[in-house]
Amino acid sequence: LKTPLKQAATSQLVLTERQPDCQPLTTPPKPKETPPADPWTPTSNLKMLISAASPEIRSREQRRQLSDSSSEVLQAKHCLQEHLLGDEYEKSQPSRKEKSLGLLCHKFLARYPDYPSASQKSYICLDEVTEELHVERRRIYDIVNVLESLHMVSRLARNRYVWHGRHNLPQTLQALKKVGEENKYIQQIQMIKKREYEHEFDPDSERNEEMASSFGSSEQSEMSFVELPGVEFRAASVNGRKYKSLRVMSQKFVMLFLVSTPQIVSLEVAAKILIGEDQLEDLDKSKFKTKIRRLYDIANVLSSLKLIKKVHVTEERGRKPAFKWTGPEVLPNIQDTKLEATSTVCSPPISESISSKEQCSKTLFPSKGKQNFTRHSSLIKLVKSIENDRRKIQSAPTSPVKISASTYQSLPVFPNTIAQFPAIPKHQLEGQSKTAEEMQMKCALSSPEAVPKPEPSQQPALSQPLGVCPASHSSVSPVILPHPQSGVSYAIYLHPSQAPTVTTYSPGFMLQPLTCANVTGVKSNNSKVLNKITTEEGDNQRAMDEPTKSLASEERPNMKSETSSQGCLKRSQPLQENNLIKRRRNDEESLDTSSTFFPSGYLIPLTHCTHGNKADSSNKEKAGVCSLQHTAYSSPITGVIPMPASELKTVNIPAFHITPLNIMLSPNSVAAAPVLSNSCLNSSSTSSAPNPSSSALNFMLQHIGLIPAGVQVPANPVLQHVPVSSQPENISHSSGNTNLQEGKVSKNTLQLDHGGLSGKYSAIIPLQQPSAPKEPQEPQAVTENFFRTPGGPNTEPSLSANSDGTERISQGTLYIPQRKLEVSED
DNA sequence: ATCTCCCGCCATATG
DNA sequence: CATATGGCGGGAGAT
Repeated sequence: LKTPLKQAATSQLVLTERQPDCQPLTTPPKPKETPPADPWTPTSNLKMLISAASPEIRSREQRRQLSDSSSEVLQAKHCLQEHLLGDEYEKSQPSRKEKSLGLLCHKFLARYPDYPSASQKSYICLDEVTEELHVERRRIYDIVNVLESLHMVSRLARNRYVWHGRHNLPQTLQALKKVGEENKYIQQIQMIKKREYEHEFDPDSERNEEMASSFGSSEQSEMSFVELPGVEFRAASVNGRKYKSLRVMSQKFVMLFLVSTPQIVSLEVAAKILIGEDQLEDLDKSKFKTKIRRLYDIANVLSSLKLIKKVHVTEERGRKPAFKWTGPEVLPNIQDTKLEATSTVCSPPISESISSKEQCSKTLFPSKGKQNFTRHSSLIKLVKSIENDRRKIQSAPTSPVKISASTYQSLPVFPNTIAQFPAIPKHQLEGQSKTAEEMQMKCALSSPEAVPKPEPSQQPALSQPLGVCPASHSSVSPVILPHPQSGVSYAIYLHPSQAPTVTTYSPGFMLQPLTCANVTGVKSNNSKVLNKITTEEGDNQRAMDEPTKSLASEERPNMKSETSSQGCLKRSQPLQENNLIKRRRNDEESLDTSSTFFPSGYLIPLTHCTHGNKADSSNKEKAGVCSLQHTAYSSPITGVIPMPASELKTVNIPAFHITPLNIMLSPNSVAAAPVLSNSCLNSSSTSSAPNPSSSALNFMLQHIGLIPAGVQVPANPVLQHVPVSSQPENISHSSGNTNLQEGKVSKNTLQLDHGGLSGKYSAIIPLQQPSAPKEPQEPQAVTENFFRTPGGPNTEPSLSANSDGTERISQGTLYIPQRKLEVSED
């Protein structure tokens, strides 16, 4: 009972407290006083803590504190001891660390239960807190503000807040994620990275200018606050204006995590996005700095909440501070209609005449009317850039812009009022505080699961929250593939077991390296994959991240000479693609089973697939317009769809031959490809409610379509002919045989065997390691091999092709890029 | 030197 | 008007 507490108390509380006490009094802390007596001195706080929390909670809290802040605490402790023992000569200064916001936040949080029961409704009196914690008021505001942004507390009145604990977290995060998606943060991130890359690569090309201008700051610069039904901002006034950054900034910051694929966000990127990001580089030097400072503040409290943790991303340009999301995964918004009704996006009132409530939600995401739409600056800019790109490259019959626009309109609308709040679905409510204490338990165990989501054919045994795609263990994980030419990104949802394969093969990889290179999509793409493969949380672990340069020029004969020229690259692609596609088609038709590639993901034009435009997409699919519209690819199950792993595994997707050297397809060839007209298609599109089988089907279909798209066919990705004969329903759940997982990886060959639809396809992917482990990695940095399986040692792929040696394969071979970018923990 | 980020001035909002 | 809030950025400790 006391042991743990003591620990915590002694280590941090003691230190921190003592100092403040003395300082104000001008009495320099006396070494003698502090050291010995201290163990209990902090008792006051301790008592507070104890009284504040129920025994159960208390112990949990203690435990938790011990475990996660242990390092921190210990460190501090050590410092302290050091100080006390070592430099007696000097008043043991609390050392900056001991005053850190993070520590303070821990103390603050310790005072309240994570999941307060209805009965223990606790209020927070700032005066008390400041006094007890011995901090300046200002600091408390920092903490409270971000807690507020997560709806863990809400303000009642001056000096008064209510503590909600983490009950609202699931909803909040979900809402944030959604908003983040709508904000197109993914694209923005891509943009930034891309720009970044181009910058260093080609500092003064005009291209940069364009890029810069094309990138939209969008409404993000506008203030907006995402609210939850039960937690509206009290004091309309507060809601009213000024709540400028912190709160909002915090939300946006979180959004970035929820939205980005490897859930890692570097401060730099975050800052840029959070700033309007319109101004040119140098102008905001100062602004940028400030932003970073703020982000650190926010990050500190988020860290205390254990929602994120600090990591370092090592890129070619050095080590950058970043944070990784470690909080609960957010459920996919499969049923977000309901959720939508529960969250509100608020923007600062523009004109007094309009009620703030009305303003809420209207501003940020206009739902109706093109005029509104037009106002969406980010979109506009995005569109602009896309068009530009397009024009430059190749004109396409259909402008994705338009499509995205229209689609956009169909996006879920936010309610203008909170009136709908009562409409909160029961299951969602469950996780809420009001409902009760039983839930408390549940929540305590794992927030994500606290909010049960009716899953079609969910398997009871699933231990992981579905739909949540924790980098390390989800069944489906998104990967972003930038569409270099259009500026549109696509997401591929991969199954862990297949991830490596896909990544390797991913067209993005093949092409991107030269254009956006590792900086952009490729980066995240790979990282994602790595993410899963890698262990994490270890001491030497490392999250993974960006692949190094995907394919070095040396590795790719064809491109060799053009490595540095984008233009050339682009131009040359089509040709290669053309050839490829032809071959491919032939192969497909002949159903060559030997050396086929098993694509393992499906593409989703993120631009408009933010989420379920069910009707929209399905209709289009039905109409068979797929060939002309990106939208067609967004299936009902678009987004992160929780799908039992088995489903994915078993889906037998028509294989494509992989010809490493020419994975590129030309728009033309693609277009020429037979449009998918399978019966399957219809069936799948018809059902708006994704059921396992349809999901699988969709998955497959998208996958197919994905290839061309990912390949950067600028124009219209088309569904290709699908050599699938069986019905979706036939998908067998048989196996879960992902070779990777089962360690079936044979030597240098990766075999993918799928019993799906036809059960006759299998893919054998020869693995190869990058020719030379270039770039001496930082000692600390861990370079991981792509195919490194969780359990076993790295596979040492060899170039020698494989078994059935398809010429193609042997000729090219897939390269497994070494990661250049890693994430390391501190 | 760079990364972190504490401190507290001071403009605003609130009551 | 007195306070409560909370931008903001200097500048110093940590690495």
